[in-house]
Amino acid sequence: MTRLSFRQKVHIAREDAIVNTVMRLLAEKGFDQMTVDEVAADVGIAKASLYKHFASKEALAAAAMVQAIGLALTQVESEQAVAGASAVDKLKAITRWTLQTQLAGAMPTLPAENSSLRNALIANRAYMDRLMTLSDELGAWIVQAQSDGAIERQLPPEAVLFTIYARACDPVLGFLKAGGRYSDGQIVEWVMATCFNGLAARA
Amino acid sequence: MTRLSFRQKVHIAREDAIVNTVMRLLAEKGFDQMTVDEVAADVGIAKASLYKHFASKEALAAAAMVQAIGLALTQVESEQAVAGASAVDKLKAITRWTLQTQLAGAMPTLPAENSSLRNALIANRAYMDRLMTLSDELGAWIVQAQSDGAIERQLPPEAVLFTIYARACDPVLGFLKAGGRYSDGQIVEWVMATCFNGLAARA
DNA sequence: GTCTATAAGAGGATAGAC
DNA sequence: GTCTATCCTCTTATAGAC
Repeated sequence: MTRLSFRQKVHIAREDAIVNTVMRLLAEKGFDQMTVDEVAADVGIAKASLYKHFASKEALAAAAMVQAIGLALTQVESEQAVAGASAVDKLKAITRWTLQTQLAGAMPTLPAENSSLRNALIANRAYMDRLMTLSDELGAWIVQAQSDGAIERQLPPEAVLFTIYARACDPVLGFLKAGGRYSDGQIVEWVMATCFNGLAARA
Repeated sequence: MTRLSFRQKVHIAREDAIVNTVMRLLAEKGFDQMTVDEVAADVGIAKASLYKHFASKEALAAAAMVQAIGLALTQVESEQAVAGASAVDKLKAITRWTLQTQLAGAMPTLPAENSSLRNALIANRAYMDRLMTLSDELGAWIVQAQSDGAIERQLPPEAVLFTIYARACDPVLGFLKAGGRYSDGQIVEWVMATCFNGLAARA
């Protein structure tokens, strides 16, 4: 760990502020509807200054997505540390965290097939590396949980992985919240139940 | 049924062609990334002519969404007609149809909270009317299936409804298809299984 | 690195002839 | 109703002074 000058610290702090703003705006409006002007205004600097930190709108969003995956990885680490938790317990915990984060408006939307972000992200080494790290960690839990008989063995592990990833952009949360009749906690538990137990009644 | 002049028939046929193109492009790229120029080029008429038929890009998309719900309603009717099908059978059938349609690239993406389409659609009487009709029909099936003990009774019917609606934009289909290793039919069955049976193994 | 000002271009919508 | 040509706004990105 090299020592940083005061100037460098300020620089990093500013970039963190930018990335956090972008993460929130991405969650709120999505990539297409988020404008660079808006980001600059929110951070409180001129747009041209933003472009000194990040080369393009895509780079801005990629940095936010890298940060988002970083948060997920931190969450994974903290669940690894829980003693006595089974693999499926950990999968449920990370899924619940994902739902809570999305409901709190802090989860930048995953890039769908058609997203303009998608190509930029696929070309981004840092993003892809972290995404693969995350997938490997979750993949190990999934295989373990299937071997435990806790997760359906018929499903290919990647189908399970994608299903959990998809919770990050599940519109059901927003639909239920829009009704205004249920607490966030209640909504999360219902979506957790449909995800792991399914819509059909268990015998 | 009033008789239509040849001219009127041509007019309607053209609007149908436009709506079908928009439905496909909406499914492919989403509202923001679909351009009016593109729609016009695809239909084979000038952009200005397009605006003689529809007042705005939003109106264009709304017409496509109305059409999409119309297709779903047609599907619902045809399932109503199946003798001996239980309520949950019908729910599964409409869900499977939704997944197949999305996988075939013919399902315009549902408007998320943040979509620019959302406000236009909420203000669109035809769309809201049809959406409510569809919701009523599916809602009746859901209540029946819960009373049959086939769908989990703990879940509020609207949570079940939204979960089924959300299959229209489930990214898991695209993720699995992108891998290229599975047939469409296989993918649909896995998503059906996770939707109705959940990720957890059934005892 | 920050700012103001502006270039460059995409895309929604319209004018006006036919 | 269809076309060509154009308008105009919004947005990304950069020039150039400090």
